[in-house]
Amino acid sequence: MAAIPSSTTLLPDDAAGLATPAFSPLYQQIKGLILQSLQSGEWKPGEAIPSEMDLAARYRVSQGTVRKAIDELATGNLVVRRQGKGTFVATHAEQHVQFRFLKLVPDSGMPGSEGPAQREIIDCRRTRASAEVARALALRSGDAVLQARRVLSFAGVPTILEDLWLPALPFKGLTAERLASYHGPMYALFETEFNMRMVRAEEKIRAESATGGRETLLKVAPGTPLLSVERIAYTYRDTPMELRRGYYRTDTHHYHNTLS
Amino acid sequence: MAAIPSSTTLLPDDAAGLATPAFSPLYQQIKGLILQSLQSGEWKPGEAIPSEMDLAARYRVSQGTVRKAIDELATGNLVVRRQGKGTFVATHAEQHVQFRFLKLVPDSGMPGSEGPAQREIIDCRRTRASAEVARALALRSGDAVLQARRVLSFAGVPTILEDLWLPALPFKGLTAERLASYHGPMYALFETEFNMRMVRAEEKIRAESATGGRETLLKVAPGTPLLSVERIAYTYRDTPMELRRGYYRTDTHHYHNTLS
DNA sequence: CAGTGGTCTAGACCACTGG
DNA sequence: CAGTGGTCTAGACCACTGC
Repeated sequence: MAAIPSSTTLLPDDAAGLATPAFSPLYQQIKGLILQSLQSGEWKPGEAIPSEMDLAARYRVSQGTVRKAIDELATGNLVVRRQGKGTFVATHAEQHVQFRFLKLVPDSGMPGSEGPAQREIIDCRRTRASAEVARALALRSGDAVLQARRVLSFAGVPTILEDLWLPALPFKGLTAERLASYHGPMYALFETEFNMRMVRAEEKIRAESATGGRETLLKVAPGTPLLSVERIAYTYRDTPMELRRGYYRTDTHHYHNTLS
Repeated sequence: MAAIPSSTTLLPDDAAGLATPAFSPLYQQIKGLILQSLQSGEWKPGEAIPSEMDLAARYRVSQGTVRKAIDELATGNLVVRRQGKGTFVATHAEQHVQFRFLKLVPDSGMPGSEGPAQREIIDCRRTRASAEVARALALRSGDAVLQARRVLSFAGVPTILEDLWLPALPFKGLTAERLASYHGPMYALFETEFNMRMVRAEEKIRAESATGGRETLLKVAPGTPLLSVERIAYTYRDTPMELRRGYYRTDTHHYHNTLS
């Protein structure tokens, strides 16, 4: 790494050969290398990665440079620092980050204060991607996908109905039984069983009336307003890996968001 | 500043005299001092703050320490760095941050691609805080507040209906005329006229049916599902300064959110 | 006590902006 | 060209964890 002057980049020039400086600081390159190791599974979720000193030696840079690379990974929640202990690969399986991607919280009380969510798998089958699903998951129409539907209940009250689509290839072997028998966050199962980590997601939120059988599953009157939440979740390198359509009851819960 | 050993803190001990270390690193103290200057209006929105070198000299610390303090302020969007030019106090008045706190975007096209929003003030009057408003704004019930109602339209279509409450004291002199005659983001007016900068906000989102006259103002059928967005906006030091209740049509727009 | 992340410094040099 | 933010280094020391 010391052999690479900081004013150059590892990336090839533009195809057109244009003068695109594309200056990439050393710490960004280090970040990329660490990202590669995360992606390849060299360090697994929950495990510690090498110390800053070790990484500095490995890449032949100063501790400060490694530190800045890790800073960015920590900001993106890819990695968690713990003073005196080390830096750990982030995971969805830990207690205090159980609902990292679930922004629906009870109107009174803290997130999770109602006790654990009850998860009920309604359906899970292999099918083919519609044009819409294909676009969301960067597949081709007709490619094999897994489709599932489930209901989440809090304190016995059905609150969330979700349909989700996954590309079949990376999730080969996922069945309704496997899903139903796993008690815990779905993303934690993805990590342990398929080495697939959801790292970032985009959501589009609308208000819709409960129709088409959703009113029955959520046990609300037909026409009740529901929050419609469409999510595309990404793994490393911004690869889309899941499309999810959720319908949230908001009579006792609300979607919470912080702006800054 | 050099006189303050890094292992101590400027804050007084706990009232109980308990051994709460409350170790505060130097750069946090510097951050606090810069924050004070921002709050006092020593540097105004849009202006440049002193260079890192100048601030380092002023506080008698190294450039790196000032840098880390500014890093955090920049992360919180309180300040914007521009390489080669300087560091500037963030503002809601700039083109590319016009809608910093508005997460409603058109289903197709970029945010703002529909041209400027039309703002229509329906009402603005002085009143007294209900228990609920008082709680949100950290006032006492009955304290004087300003209440306003407006409709935002995009491409001529009424899309957002908002009721908002402001503490009367900091916004002394705000009238319906002043609001109506100002074309631009409301938060920009707050900055220039009242030296009040909204820095952070929390939103609670629900799905509700259009009733109570809201269907008329938004020109939708009664019972149409709307997104209900309750926002509390904070200025420096986490002081609540605005309560806002918005009702968003989501037939051609959606609330966009990024999770990470 | 050793090992980890966290802070702070001083100095060198780079990239970008504008006169 | 000078001034700004941005990167990188080497070294010292502090705070926290666990053996």
